Formats: sequence, C-alpha cells, structure tokens
Amino acid sequence: MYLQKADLPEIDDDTVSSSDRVVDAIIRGIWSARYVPGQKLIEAGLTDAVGVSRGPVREALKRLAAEGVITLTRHRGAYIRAYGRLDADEMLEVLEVLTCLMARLAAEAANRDQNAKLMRDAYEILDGQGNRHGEDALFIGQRHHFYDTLLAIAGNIQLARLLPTTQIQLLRLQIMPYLTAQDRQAQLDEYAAITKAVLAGEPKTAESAMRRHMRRSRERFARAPDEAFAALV
Amino acid sequence: MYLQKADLPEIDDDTVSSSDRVVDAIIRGIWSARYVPGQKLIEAGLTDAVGVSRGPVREALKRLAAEGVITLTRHRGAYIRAYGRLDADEMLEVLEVLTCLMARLAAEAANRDQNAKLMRDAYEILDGQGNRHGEDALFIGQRHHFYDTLLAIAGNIQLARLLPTTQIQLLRLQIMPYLTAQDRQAQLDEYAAITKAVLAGEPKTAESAMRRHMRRSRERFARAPDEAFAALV
DNA sequence: TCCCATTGATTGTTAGACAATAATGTCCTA
DNA sequence: TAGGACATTATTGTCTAACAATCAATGGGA
Repeated sequence: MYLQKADLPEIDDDTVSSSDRVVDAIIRGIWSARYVPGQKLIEAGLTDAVGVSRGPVREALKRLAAEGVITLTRHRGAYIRAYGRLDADEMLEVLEVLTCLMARLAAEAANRDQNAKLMRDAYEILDGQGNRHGEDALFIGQRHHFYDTLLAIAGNIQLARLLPTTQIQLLRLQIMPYLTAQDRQAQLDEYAAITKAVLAGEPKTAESAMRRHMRRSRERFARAPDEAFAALV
Repeated sequence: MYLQKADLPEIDDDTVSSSDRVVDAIIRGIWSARYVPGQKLIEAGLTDAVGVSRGPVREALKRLAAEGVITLTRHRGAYIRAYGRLDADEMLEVLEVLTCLMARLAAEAANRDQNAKLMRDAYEILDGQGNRHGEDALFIGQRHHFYDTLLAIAGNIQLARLLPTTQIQLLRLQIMPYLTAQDRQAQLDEYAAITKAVLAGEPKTAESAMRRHMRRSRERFARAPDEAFAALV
C-alpha cells in the first residue's frame, strides 16, 4: 500500500528550519483534508501546533502565499486558497500547457533506467484505488503520486519547481464532492491513456492524451454547481 | 519616454506592509541592475536600506525564495539567483510553453478595447530603444513592458501570477553581455514577428512566432560562454 | 605549504511588548 | 423587533533585545 503524503514526512529536525516545519504542517494538513479551501489559519494556532514562535510561522505563511496555496490579506489573516469559477478555469488553462509539457518530456524519457517500472507502479496503484468510492483523501494522495512520478520521469527540475502541485490538489478538492461515478471512471480512463502513451514512448500521443484530460477536467469544472466555488472572485 | 519599473513605485506607505516594501526594494534593485545574479543580500543591510526590522525582512526573503528570485541556504544567507547552464535551458523549456500560451491568448483578444493600441505602443518603444547599444538596463525595462502588455492583453490572471517575469529578467541579464549585435537585431526581429501576429489576431501564428523566439533564445544561451553561468549547478 | 583552531560575522529563533485593525458583542433607540 | 452606534476582544503587524548555531576568515603552528 502506497503511503500518503499526509503520513510521510518525519523530517530531520536538524537539517530543516522551523519555518519549513510550519510549511510542512500546513501542506500535510491540506493533503489529509484537515484543512479545506476557505478555512482560516490563525498564527497562534500554528505556533501551538508546531511548537515554534511567531517568526517562523509568519515566514511560512508568506512563502505559502507566494506559492499560491493560501491567500493573505492585511490585518485579516491567512486562508486556505479557494478558487472562484473564473480563477479555476484560468488556472486549468495554464496547467494544460504545463502538464502537456510534462507528459511529452516523460514520454521522451520513459525508456531510460527504471522509468517504465515507476510509471507502471504509479498507475496501477491509482487504478486499483480509483474504483472504490468514498476514500477521497486516499485517491487524491495516489493521484499526486502519479503526477510526481510523471514529473520525476520528465526530469526537468525547473518544471517541477514551477508546476503548482498543491494548488492543483486544492482545485481538485473543490469539485471532488460533485463528481459523478461516470466522471470518476472517465478520469481513470484518461489517466490510462496518458500512461499508455508515456510507456509507449510516444511524446505526441502522450501530450494529446494529457490535453484531452485537461480539457475534460475543465468541462467537469464547468458542470460543477456554484457551491463548489468561492463567491465573488 | 516610458518609465522603467525601477523608477516607478512610490508605494502607499499605509496600505502596504513592511515586508512588501522590502520585496519591492529588492525587485527594484534587480530591475535597476544594482543587484546582479549571485550577489549576496545581507539582512542587516536590508533593514538599514528599507528602515524596517528583521522580521519583515526575513518574511520578504522567504517570499522571494518561493518565487525563485533568490536562493536561500540555511545559515548561508540569501543570494540573487544565478542560473547554471542546465537550469537556464530547463527554465527556457518551461517558459516556452507559458509564453506561447500568452501569445496565443493575446492574439485572440487583440481586437478588443484598446488592446491593439497598447500592443503597438509597447512594441514601438521597444523597437526604438533596441537599436541603441549600451543602455542595457533601459532596454530590459522596455522588454519587460512589452511582456507585461502581452500578459495584460491575454487577460488570464492566473497566467500572470504563474509566469515568473522577474526570473526571466535575471536569466536575460546573465547572457546580456555576451550577445552580439546580430543577436540583438535577431531578437528585435522576433519581437516584431510576434507583434505582427498578435495585431493580426492570428493565434496560431503568434504562438509559433513566440515558439521560434524562445527556441532561438535557447540557442543564444547555448552559445554563451561558461562565464555567463553559475558554476556547479 | 597545508592544516587547524580561534574569532568575528551572520543567520535562526525566541520572548515580550505595543499599536493598528478587524471581528464580535452589547446596548440603545426607533 | 430590527437596526445602528458603541465598546470589547481577538488577531495581526511590527519592533526590540537577546542568545545559540553555524559559517567564513584569520592567523598561527606543524
């Protein structure tokens, strides 16, 4: 059984700064669905939870805000980022080109080293879990692993830096409750197509499979009800 | 005469936090070429320069590190980011897909409102300045305005958030001194092609003009000598 | 010349304090 | 009872001062 990001870390207390530990705690909270979009983060609560003083906490919040994971408003505090309809659609438009690049690069490198095996493993875990309903948190963790594997195979470090994986996670979380069983099955089929093309070492096919996946995702977002999105924005 | 980013701000002291002012000071330092890639930033120096305490300075550094503008190493401090050869190439590979999206969206929206005029103005300023040698800082400021205009016309806020314009600036700065007169002229021609396609409202053409520009840029980077890049990385 | 210890500079973190602002609750009035 | 003005509280933004941990540089000593 694959370990969820939420369970993993156990970071070296010595080689990691206090603010890193705060960042980690928040990210882990998101992955474990303990934090949901729109939720407020209070400095005092974080100092207690992580056991550090306000300095590192505030540094961590600034960093997460820069990464787009939380929104900071002066004198009003930090909130887990919640996307409006337009935000989400624009985000997916940008993510499309980035993930297509990822798929293309991954397909180009799929035959090197252990890459094929990594890819197969990541997909099988995702597929095995995807059919069971209810375990949203687990499914999301495994999808993340699938993406991480693609990124690792693609081998472009700067792409890994720029691709906002946690923001993707937050986006997905927002419409997760409104997906039908068909939607879920369609997603799995799309992942299967991407996997197949990457394993076949066909960059063009992988790219268009990914593009189709992202386009379909946009349609699924468009069909989601208003409750799924933040007001105003 | 177009105002450079370096000269602009004059931010409201009341509506902006102290750490924002620090961020601004550093960004402005980069745009005005007072800071160069690899240069060290010392907390004490920033507290003096901006007139705030260490707290906001450290928050600003964390934020800039998250944006990829500086590199932070534990106990070793903050440095203006310097790209190695591989870093730069990978970065350009990612930037290619993002800027191509930008060009495509801009071309789709070029006929709305004042967009055509904005685009023409931005290009003319760039073209008028580009031929004079020597004024690197000025040229770079105007290229930035060109990109900003494209982004504004494209109208995708999330793309504007994700496109790392200051990082692009730092990249360009590194090879600027090693470009030949032909290189510069070629760049200007490429910008002209992009502008023309955007103004014509031809998304496909704009995208491929941008792609050609980024590919050529990668070649120019590849030809730059080792001194242009950070060692090791 | 090379290695190593001491010194100085810089960073990482804490604690406590206070002003500024936003959120909340209370009371009074219409 | 609803609404608005006010006071109260919670939270954020910032500063100062302090200290440990670590790195960089200096200067011997072998």
